[in-house]
Amino acid sequence: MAKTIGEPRNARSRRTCSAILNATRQVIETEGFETLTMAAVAQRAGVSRRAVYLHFTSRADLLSALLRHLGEAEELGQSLERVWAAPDAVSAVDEWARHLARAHPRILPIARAVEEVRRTDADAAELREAIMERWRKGCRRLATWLEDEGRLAIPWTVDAAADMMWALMSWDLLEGLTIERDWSQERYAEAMALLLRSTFVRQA
Amino acid sequence: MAKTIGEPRNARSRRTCSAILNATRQVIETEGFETLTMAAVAQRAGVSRRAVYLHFTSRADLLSALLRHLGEAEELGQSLERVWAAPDAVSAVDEWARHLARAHPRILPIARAVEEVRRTDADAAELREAIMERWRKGCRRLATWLEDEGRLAIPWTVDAAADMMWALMSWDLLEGLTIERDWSQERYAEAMALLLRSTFVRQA
DNA sequence: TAGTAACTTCACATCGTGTGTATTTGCTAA
DNA sequence: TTAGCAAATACACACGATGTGAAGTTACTA
Repeated sequence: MAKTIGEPRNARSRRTCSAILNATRQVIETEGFETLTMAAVAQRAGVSRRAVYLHFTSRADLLSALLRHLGEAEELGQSLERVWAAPDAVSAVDEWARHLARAHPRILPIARAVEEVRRTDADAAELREAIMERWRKGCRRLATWLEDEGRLAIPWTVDAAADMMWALMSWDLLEGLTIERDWSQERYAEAMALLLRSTFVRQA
Repeated sequence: MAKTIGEPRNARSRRTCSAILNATRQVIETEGFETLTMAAVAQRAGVSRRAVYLHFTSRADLLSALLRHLGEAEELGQSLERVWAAPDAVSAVDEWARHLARAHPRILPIARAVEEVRRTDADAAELREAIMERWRKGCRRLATWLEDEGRLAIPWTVDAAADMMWALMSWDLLEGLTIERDWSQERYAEAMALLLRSTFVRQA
């Protein structure tokens, strides 16, 4: 129940709106979300601070909008499709790891910012929950696929495996390896694929 | 380089100090760290807001002190000792999972709070880094042990396995399973043990 | 019981969020 | 081309949180 701000019908309005979104992303990616203030966003967007509030009701709203924006615009969906297009469950698991390595690093900083505001903002929490639900469904689908092909490792149940796979999508895990430990995307993808196979796939 | 506040030599001072630490913990655990204000802490501790600043230079300093306090006082070290007392590397891995399930849930909320302030506070960041370094060492010791007994799964190297084990200590992972997915400590311990064995232990 | 460290009270500076209001800019439709 | 109106600006303000300063009060301890 985001306090929606009516669709902008003006060309100027639309420009400003996306300028703000871009500015937000830039600020987060260059300076980190700890210094993300409405003033900083406004300045970067070349707009008054007050104008930001004409498009987004709050800081949390802005962040939510940005995350949603990325989820729609970016080629996130396409990255995921490769998973479901895999010939069998086991290669789908591999593709899943590659998908994570491909798609998640781009949204990591913004997702972190949303994680922070969700504790105090109901709308952000709702959005986050919706995303997590989708992810959980994806994991469940993967686990079910394995089960159907008789390749789900003992003693995992579909539910348990789905939960664990979902938890393994953790931002901490991704950040820890790719940023703190400086792993490349490829290395991360391979290690995750290996981990997932070893854990959830039963030898044929 | 924490701006240390001289050791309290007064009985009253010592009482106040630990009252503040307790209050902080209580506030975090009952209301969550998003509403953790200095005023709330002071009130809970039955002390003036100003007094808090006589013991801790800042909010971040207070949180760091609390985390350190828990690390020392709590039976965290003892929990870990069981790992190194294991008869062989493989059971050490099992013990490691149990250790995580035992020790980490208690410090989760405080650790979260520190994670948040470390982005803006150098001292908190330093403390956090020191802790992570210890953990990484622990993981490396575990991986080396496996290697020495010829039980490190291919194609893992000691370094890669250590990094991955360390990343798997992720707060997100713990929180996701035990809180969001409502897993019990036991279930978490078993699943982690299974995951670690499947991934890193080579069949004898 | 005197001296002093520790605590309280109250005031204040600073910064970030979010709102209110009057005014100006610039898109768009007649 | 211009009248009308949406969108943006400028400026002021309330609020809440952090952190500091300074004078007065309480309660350990020697």
